[in-house]
Amino acid sequence: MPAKKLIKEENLSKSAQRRQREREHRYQTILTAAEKLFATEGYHKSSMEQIANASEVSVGAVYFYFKNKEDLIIQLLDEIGYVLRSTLGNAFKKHGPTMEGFKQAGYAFFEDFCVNYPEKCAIIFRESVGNSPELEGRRKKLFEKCTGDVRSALLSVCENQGLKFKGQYSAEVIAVSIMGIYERVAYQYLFWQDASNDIRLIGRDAVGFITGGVNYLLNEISCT
Amino acid sequence: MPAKKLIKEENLSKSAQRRQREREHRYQTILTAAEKLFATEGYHKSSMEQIANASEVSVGAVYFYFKNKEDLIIQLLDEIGYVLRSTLGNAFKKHGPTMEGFKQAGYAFFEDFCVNYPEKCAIIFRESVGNSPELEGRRKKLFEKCTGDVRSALLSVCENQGLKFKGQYSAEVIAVSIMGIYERVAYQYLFWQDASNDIRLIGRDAVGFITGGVNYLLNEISCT
Amino acid sequence: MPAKKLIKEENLSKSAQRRQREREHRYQTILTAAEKLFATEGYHKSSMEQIANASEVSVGAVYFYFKNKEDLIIQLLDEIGYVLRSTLGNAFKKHGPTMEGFKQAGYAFFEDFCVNYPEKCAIIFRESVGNSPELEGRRKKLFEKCTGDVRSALLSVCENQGLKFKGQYSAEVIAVSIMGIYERVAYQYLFWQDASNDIRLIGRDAVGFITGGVNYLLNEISCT
Amino acid sequence: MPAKKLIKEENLSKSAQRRQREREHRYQTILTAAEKLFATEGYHKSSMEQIANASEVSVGAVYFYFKNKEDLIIQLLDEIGYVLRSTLGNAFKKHGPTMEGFKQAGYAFFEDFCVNYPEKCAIIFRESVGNSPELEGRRKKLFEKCTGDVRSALLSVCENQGLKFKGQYSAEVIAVSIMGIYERVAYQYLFWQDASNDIRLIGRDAVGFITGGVNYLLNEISCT
DNA sequence: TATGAATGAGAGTTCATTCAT
DNA sequence: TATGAATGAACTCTCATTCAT
Repeated sequence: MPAKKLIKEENLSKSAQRRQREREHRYQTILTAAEKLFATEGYHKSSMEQIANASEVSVGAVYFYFKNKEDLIIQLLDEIGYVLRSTLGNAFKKHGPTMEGFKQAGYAFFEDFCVNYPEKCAIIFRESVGNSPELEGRRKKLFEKCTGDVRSALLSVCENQGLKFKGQYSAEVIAVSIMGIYERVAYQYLFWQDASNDIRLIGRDAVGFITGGVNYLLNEISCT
Repeated sequence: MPAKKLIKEENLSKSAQRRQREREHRYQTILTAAEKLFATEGYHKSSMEQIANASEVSVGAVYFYFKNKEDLIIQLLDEIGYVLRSTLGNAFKKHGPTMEGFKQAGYAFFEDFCVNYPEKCAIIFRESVGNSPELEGRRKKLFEKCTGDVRSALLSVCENQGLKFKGQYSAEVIAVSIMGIYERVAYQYLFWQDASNDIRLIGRDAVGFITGGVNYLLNEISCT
Repeated sequence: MPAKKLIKEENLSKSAQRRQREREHRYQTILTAAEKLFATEGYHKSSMEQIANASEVSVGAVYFYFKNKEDLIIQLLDEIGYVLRSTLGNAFKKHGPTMEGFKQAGYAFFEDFCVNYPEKCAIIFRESVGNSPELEGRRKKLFEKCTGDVRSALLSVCENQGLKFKGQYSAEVIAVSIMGIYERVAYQYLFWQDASNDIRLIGRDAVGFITGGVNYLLNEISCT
Repeated sequence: MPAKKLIKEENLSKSAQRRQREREHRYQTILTAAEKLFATEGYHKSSMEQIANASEVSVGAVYFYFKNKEDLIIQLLDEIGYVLRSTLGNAFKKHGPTMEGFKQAGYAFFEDFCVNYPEKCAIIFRESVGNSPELEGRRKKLFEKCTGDVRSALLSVCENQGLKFKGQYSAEVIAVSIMGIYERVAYQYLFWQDASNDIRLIGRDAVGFITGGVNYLLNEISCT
């Protein structure tokens, strides 16, 4: 959201409404241009001037909409987090709290998120790593939300099946591990090899691995 | 290794031998100082002057031993890669190509590498991410070597047990997945939470998860 | 006064009269907000946007009433000059062209102007110093008027008492010196020490010093 | 003094001695160039690039010797303070703690300091006014030292003559007043009128005024 | 070999001013 | 009249790299 807070449309005059729409639009334009640049050129290699040029606005306009360069990537991260969690969450919900739903969420990550938003992948898994403390804090929060989602899903599946995790920390560690698999497999086959075509099979294997691991850690070893 | 190649000690005069030793020593001093700085302050926030100060040499001396700043982190990465692969490889070899060896390698990662070299973890998993193309290429190579190690280990264990992976890409994808688990679990519990004390249990859980996943992907489902 | 010149009220329609009043009011609102901001934050640290916000108008509106930022402080200086000269002039006139009137003007400076308008003091003695040539020119004119006032007062007191200054440049130099005393004593005890409470005694001492100096430079040394 | 502290010459090698001398020299070159630029163009109008060009060094070099732009004017202020206090102090000491010494110090201000260092006057009385809090703090300290000097001189003269000030705060207020006279008379006749030629007479008048005021405030009114 | 002063391109950021609405 | 988004020049500051000594 732009620096200036948005106001409910109904409380505004026609012209103010138009301005507000334009503002939101331009905000998105800049954000999208930045996403592309960060993903292709790298966060540090992209200057604010380049971002301005790519968005076809002046440098000053970028600063009108975003506090500073860091703010740009933070907003990007927030948006990406939203898309990622929605994608996985929706896939999971479609099948209820079942192992199948869990798998489908995994497939959605590879076949939907990675394929449709490779640039968002680049931001979240590469460009936002190891920068400022503020940004790192945001990344941490985002990953913790995702881990939390995975953990909840896991536990609801278990409960649904009347199963329990072995050990104490398990559920969380497993969730973190699963995020790790998603992250690195995406990194490897999206950025390092160009295996976009094989991503379906790769995803199946990775998800199979995850499923196996999960089952192993449940009291009963019933691999569906 | 310094720009000037090293020569076998026996072919050198006494004083030349001493100089050579001093050179190697200074090289290491700088590298260690850089490692610490990069890990604590961040790669981008650490200036060459800071590195020089921390190593108690001049800026010029740093440039005598290393081509440029990028070279520093590349050398660091090489060294870290060596330590990491040795640690895991040795743990694995001790037990022959067995599932037990595989587990021990996993434990070694968490209980040896992560615990003894948190700074190396920071470099390899955080500070070297998403910088220059050259560095990214090195990172790719290093991860591919590790993945290759894991894959080989996996296959040798299989062969030894007369088992086979399901599917086609499996072995490699599984290896990448395992590296992903190592990476993210380390990142989460080393940098984001300070769970150094619980790292043993955490590692056990993660390795358990890995083992389970591996077994699942083998024809026979025998979880040891 | 606003860019658009004011027209005599009687020649205007009712609604035009209202608009004109509003205009004058808004003009003053902005000027007052700017005075406060300049005095507390500093001229250079206060942005036009801040001034607009503080006056509860838009940036554009500020530019409607004032040519530019410099114009703001110039108008302020004019207004301050008017208040300052009135304050001193009135105090002096009350007592006729006598040494007593002269003293009273001095007391008025410390006990009236400084105490009631510390922000005006900040503008005239601090914030308007050493900026643009145009502003410096205005400052010069203002100080020359004040100096002129003091000089006239001095001379009228002399004439009234049948006295004459020693030397040639005297009257003007003395006037400048007196202004210097006013300025620096105000600066010291208003901005650097917070001696608002003691300002009366401080003013008495300063005026005593002035009176003594003046008497010394008159042919007869009669300290009243 | 440069950022890097200076070391006693005797503890350095020949070449290090030379480097140190060069460093001090360049430091002064930059400072002098900045003084001139600030005095003629104004502090805010002088960019670091201009200063670098005027000193015939690179921008980076300026930052090697000075922390930032503010540091430049602060160092300048310190130096100016030293020169000013020496000039006045020496003149006073030559004549012992007498009224004559006091006068001579005044003459020295106008005929020595103002005439020989008009640029230092511009910095101390114009360009350093109303900038950052840090700078303002330095200015305050400098003026307090000067005021303290004047006050001490005043008191020693009194003591010497067996006289006493009337009132309570007097000595300090008088000292501040005297500084105000110096400041504004210099400002008026140096920057606003070009009365360099008449400065001698002007100074005499101003000092006469001061002397008169001082005498008035002493118990006995004996104007020497 | 070693030093550290010097370079200068390049970055992020600010803000007085303009102008379409 | 009034708005406030947009402009873009200008500024301060950083820092990897070089090179005379």
